[in-house]
Amino acid sequence: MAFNSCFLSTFAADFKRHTRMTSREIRRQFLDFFASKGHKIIPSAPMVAKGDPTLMFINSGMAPLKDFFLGNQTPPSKRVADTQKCLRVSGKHNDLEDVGMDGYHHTMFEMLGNWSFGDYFKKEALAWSWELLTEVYKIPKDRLYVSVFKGDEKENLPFDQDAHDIWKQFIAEDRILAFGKKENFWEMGEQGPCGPCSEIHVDLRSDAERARVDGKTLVNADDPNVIEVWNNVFMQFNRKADGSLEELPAKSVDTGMGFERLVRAVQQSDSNYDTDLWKPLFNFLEQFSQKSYQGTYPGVHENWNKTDVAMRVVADHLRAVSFAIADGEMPSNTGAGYVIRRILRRAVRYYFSVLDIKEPVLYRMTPILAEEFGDVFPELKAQIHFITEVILSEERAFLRTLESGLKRIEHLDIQNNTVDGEQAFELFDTFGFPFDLTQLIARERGWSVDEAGFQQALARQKDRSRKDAVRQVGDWMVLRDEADVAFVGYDQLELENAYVTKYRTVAAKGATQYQLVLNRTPFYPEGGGQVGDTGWMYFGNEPIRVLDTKKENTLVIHVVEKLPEAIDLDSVVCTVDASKRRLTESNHSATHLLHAALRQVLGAHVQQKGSYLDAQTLRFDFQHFQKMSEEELARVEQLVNEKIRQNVALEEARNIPLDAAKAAGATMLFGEKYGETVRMITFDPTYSIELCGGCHVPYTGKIGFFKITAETAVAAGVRRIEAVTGLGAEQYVSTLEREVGAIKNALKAKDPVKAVSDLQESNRKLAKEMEQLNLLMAAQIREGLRTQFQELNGVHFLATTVALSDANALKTLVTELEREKGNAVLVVGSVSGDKPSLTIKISDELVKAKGLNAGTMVRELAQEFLKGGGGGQPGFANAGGSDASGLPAALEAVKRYL
RNA sequence: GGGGGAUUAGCUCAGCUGGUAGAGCGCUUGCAUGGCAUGCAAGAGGUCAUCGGUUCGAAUCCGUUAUCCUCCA
Repeated sequence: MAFNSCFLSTFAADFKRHTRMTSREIRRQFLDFFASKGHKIIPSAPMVAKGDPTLMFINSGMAPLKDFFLGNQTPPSKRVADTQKCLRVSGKHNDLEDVGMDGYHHTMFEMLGNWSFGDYFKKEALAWSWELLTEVYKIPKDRLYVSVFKGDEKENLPFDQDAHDIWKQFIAEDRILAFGKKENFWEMGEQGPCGPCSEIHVDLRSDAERARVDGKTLVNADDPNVIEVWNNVFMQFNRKADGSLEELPAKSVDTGMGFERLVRAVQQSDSNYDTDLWKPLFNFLEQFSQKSYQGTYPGVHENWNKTDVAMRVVADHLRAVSFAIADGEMPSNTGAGYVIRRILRRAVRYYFSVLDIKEPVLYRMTPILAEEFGDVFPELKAQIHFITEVILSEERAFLRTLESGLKRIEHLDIQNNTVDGEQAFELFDTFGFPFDLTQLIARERGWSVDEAGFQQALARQKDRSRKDAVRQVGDWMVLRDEADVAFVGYDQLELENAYVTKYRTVAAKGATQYQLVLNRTPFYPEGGGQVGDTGWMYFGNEPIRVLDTKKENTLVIHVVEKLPEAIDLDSVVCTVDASKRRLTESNHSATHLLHAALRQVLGAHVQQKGSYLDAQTLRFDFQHFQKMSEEELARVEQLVNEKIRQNVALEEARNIPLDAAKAAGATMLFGEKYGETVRMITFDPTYSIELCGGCHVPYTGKIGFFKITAETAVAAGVRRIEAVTGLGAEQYVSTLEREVGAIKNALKAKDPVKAVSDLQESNRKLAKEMEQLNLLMAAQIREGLRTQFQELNGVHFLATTVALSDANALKTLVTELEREKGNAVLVVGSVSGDKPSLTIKISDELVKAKGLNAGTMVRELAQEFLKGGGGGQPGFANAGGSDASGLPAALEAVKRYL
């Protein structure tokens, strides 16, 4: 971090100014430019990765297009361009802790990209990128450098002469730099398509600084002002399992350009954050916090300002969180949702402690974002109320956590003015109180915090979790190299001549799982909320149980109990567990009817937020802001059952263009990635049209009967309905009936509700009377005892047994007698069942004056005479035992203490 | 998926190494003031989440289940 700062401030002044393009225009220009070169512009995929177990969030422009490169799917066009929402917070690209500290890290960012799938190659790609940067965006050519792959001897890969020669036509040869595998050779993973790449770097330093140090030496050298803007990857090889490379028959291009950086370069700004993308957010924060944004950075400016870091953190994280929620990822405590929660909380931490804002504020900023991105990413604007609501409730929850953490710090046991690591870790781990806040508060009070101890404890916890998550995924054993898997389960539940294309074993926590992929399968893989099918496969005479069916990208994976012996048989018979599937279908179709009914009864804001369907039950989560009333639930149930009785036929359109489905008015979901063609499920075109890949009943009558069993809240603005259908509903109702019948029977009442409340009432009365009687009895006993006191060594002494078994009554008895007499020692024995108890009361003044202790007395007596034990305070104690015959002796023995 | 923690009055929470349940707010009633803010007094309200164990005795110790919070993966 040794770069000098003073040049930053002068940079904008001496960069030759052009007309300033807004970020909106810059994005537009990119898409228009590639459209004019024959590219199909596709919408951004949701930021949350679905169906890809290796990836939580989309972290690059090409990630959602992986299947096109792998050949698993056909692209909609050979030339494609888009802007893709990306999130980098976990795994290899973990930028979270850097965000805010510098001018170029973001959690969520846009990546512009253009692709060729076996169409154009290096010549066009490089020429176009040069044209766009220099002619459309008018970035001065003398600020640009390009890099090419210099070759690698170990891999036997040559210098990328082609790229070098192409660049020579546009740029001086001394600005073409060569780098090795690390910078200029790109691979998707251990295996698969890969190839050399060529990057374009831009030098954004001031003229003075540029004159002083040659920009060429700063390329790929971590200078914050000499940065890569565009990477062109040329996929020309396939990396095989043994590590060797083979030339691909069809060569592809994959490019990626960070949008925020590009805007900075075009708008000639000091950093990504000093652009019109962020201004509105900073303006709001300045106004709200009454602090100003100066644009300083630690390590760059000597007097950098914490406020600046905080505002960048808040603005950046707000974007990430809002888009994630818009794409359907709710903050939660596991998985991807937890990542979102952590980002949001990091923002709260910063505004809470640095901007000194102690109330929710992120939720106030969502409309600014919605306005800014309304045209490119409509999902934000369309769900603005929902997103705002979710963020607000998260903020509130975390502020509450902070508050209770602050309280907890007050009760810390501080030794040597140090908060030990274990304490700090407990605050963090158990109570969610951030470590940096613990440090901050400690500093204010002149304590130090044992950071090493904290880190140790954290490392231990990570270790534990990781150990648990160890999974040994075996390589796919490929029997037949076929990419396509045909799912035939919509039409048939049995299949006779399938064969295994590949298989593998997965070991986790001692258990081994076997996974098979077939060329064709009737087994439905878990997806769209519907559980995976189970059933049997027969390899000749050998039956193999199918435990579950899952999906990984486009692969249908069958989880089986063991590997068959004749695994390469080509006449495998598949049989889906039909009764389970049929019940699941009923639940799935009922869910569609329910969805439509909810929209009719509650309004069009009802958006599906998730569902779960198996053979027993259905669960449907949806956007709605208040608890549903009894009447609303009844109407929804009624509507669904009406549709069932109408016995509506299923209309299934398997491969219709997305646009046609839209035109038909199909219900679409945000955060869902739709292909070019979709499957459309209709039950009455005026009632329910949904895009859906799941399995359905042919006629709604098959569902039989629909019954809602619960309506609850699952998150801010999200409600859940649980329901049963058909057989399940029948069982549910008959169970209820049996229960009510049993209650009626027991009460011998026609109206069990009234009978129960009467019963409760009379029970309360009886309890009251009982208490009164007990008191009365105690009063009488007290009366009798009053005269039995003895004088013993100057104290009022009473030792006796009474016929009270209630411990509470005994307590009041001795307390009141003591208060009347004063200067007294009372010992009362009683028997409850066959168990003795002993209660001792000693006046306070005697406790002090004579050092008497009821607790020790009672314990010793109980041990000696009652085969028991006891204890209490010096003035009042009681004991119990198991030998009632010792009671008189115990009472007699008390005297020895006086 | 793995760890840690919580669950006590309508609400927010105390409750020490086991000895039999408490505060503040709220609620009800009465009194004071012309009314309100308020003050005073009395009172109601608890299977200490659940089931089981240890113990003479469990809100307290141990285990089960449920729900919630939190950290890690």
